[in-house]
Amino acid sequence: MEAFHLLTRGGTNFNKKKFERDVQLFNQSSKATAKGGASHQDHSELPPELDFFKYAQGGQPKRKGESSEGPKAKKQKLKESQDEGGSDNDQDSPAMGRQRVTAKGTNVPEPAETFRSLESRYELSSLLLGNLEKSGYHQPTGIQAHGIPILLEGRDLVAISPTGTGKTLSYLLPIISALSAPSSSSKQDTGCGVRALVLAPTRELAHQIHNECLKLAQGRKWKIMLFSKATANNLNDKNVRDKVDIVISTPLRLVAAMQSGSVELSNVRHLVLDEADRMLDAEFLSQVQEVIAGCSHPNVQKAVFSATLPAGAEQIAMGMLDNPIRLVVGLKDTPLPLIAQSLTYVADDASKVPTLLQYLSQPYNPPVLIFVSTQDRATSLAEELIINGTRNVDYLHAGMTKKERDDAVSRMRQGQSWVMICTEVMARGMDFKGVREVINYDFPQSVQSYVHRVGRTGRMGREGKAVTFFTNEDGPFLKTIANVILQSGSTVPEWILKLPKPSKMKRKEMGKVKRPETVQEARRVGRSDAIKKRDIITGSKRRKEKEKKPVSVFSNEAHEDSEGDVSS
DNA sequence: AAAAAAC
Repeated sequence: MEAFHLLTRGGTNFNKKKFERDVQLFNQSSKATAKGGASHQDHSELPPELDFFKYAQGGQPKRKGESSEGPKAKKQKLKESQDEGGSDNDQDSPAMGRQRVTAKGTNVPEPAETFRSLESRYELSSLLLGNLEKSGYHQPTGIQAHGIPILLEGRDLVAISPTGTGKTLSYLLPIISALSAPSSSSKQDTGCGVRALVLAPTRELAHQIHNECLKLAQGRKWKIMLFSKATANNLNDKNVRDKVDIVISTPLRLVAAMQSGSVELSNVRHLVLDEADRMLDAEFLSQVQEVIAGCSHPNVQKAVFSATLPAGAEQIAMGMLDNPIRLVVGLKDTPLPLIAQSLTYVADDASKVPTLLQYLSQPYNPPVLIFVSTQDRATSLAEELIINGTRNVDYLHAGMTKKERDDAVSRMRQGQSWVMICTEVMARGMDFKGVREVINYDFPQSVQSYVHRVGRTGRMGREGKAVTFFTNEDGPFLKTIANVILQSGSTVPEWILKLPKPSKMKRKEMGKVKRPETVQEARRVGRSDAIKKRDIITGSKRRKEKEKKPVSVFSNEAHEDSEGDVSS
């Protein structure tokens, strides 16, 4: 209840002591099935997924009992790892290697079987190889094996690889290698401004990339800068400005810096757009174009990375690149098969809370990431859960202060949050190794959103689980998402696949149906009987739904071609 | 199709 008061005041400073106590409980774990509801299946120790440090050291995640450390030592280590980005890595999973890789373009370099093979081929420094080793990278993933040689040869690249397959390293390693290459022409220009630039759509992601970059560049004296309000001032100092080698930033931040004249991009040789489709959509495009225009050096290597790349975005990307190679790992716009996905029918918005509470009252693997559609709904759902006795509830959206956001992320990284409610901010790129369950409390608004959200789990070859709630109002995109789920190897109720593809008119119409601003409002508005009548579609129940549910909303539309069209 | 995010 204490936490609730804090929440209603708009603060996110959860009672740390309470959390610590809970974390201890958690460590003992056999007692962790407290009345609040959270429990997990490993009854011997901290769930391996939460033991971030073990991954950093390259241990096998699946095997328990392997850890030689007691909970105390672990806790200490977790503390030390606070604020360290999602930089722990574990690449030993055999599941990583099996994805099909296709490359299109001229003179495509041979993939690298091992990191070490790059040493002779591209004069990769032993220092960098050592840093790789230290960071727990042992065997390149598909995107790394194919992408790194391409970038090391200075080629432009469009890289499409599923969530959690190691895209970040794929572009950071070549940048770091190029910056340290003795023969590099950019060497003599050292001190004349930024040489490499990485753009990402959210601060949290930029922060995470920065951490990763710092780890790989250990032992170098480069200045690697994460742009933010705080660092903007430093840039006024010419000495600082000219010494920056690598910049990681969100677009608007960088554009602001450019306009104030506090950053010089004319020496940039490497430009990367992470989450490229997001960076190239309407809201970011002009900013990104401005940045690209600012990189005035005649020889800028450009690369774009994402798990999803709709045709429109790809076309824009291709227009920016010079004789690029296009790499696709696995299936485009599709979640990893390792993620077990399901759909849950919840009638209307008012029925979501009870459904979620029931879900959380059963054993699950914390932390679970819950996506909602608006900031208000994030805070009000957090309140609802806390009122109802759910423990270690946390939330994160972009309406919070930077500090609040940073704190929430670090609580997440430390395993203090069991239930993290968030908006779309967290959907892309964030690498929380411990997340094994994602719940789409509010239906995702695009295939891309769906793919990225559920991609917060199942990272680096580990298994994951994703549940998506849908209401009568979510009809228009239900079938599309169902097809995505099907394509990635999970099953969906048959009746959903038989739904007609809604026409544009219908979609427009449906779009006008307004979702209550907050979950409280939803409950007030909702029929009281709807709350009791919660139907969860699982297994055999699905069949029943098949006859009943679709009629009301989904079926009275002219049947168009109902072919499964997965890409938007 | 629309909210979120970017400052």
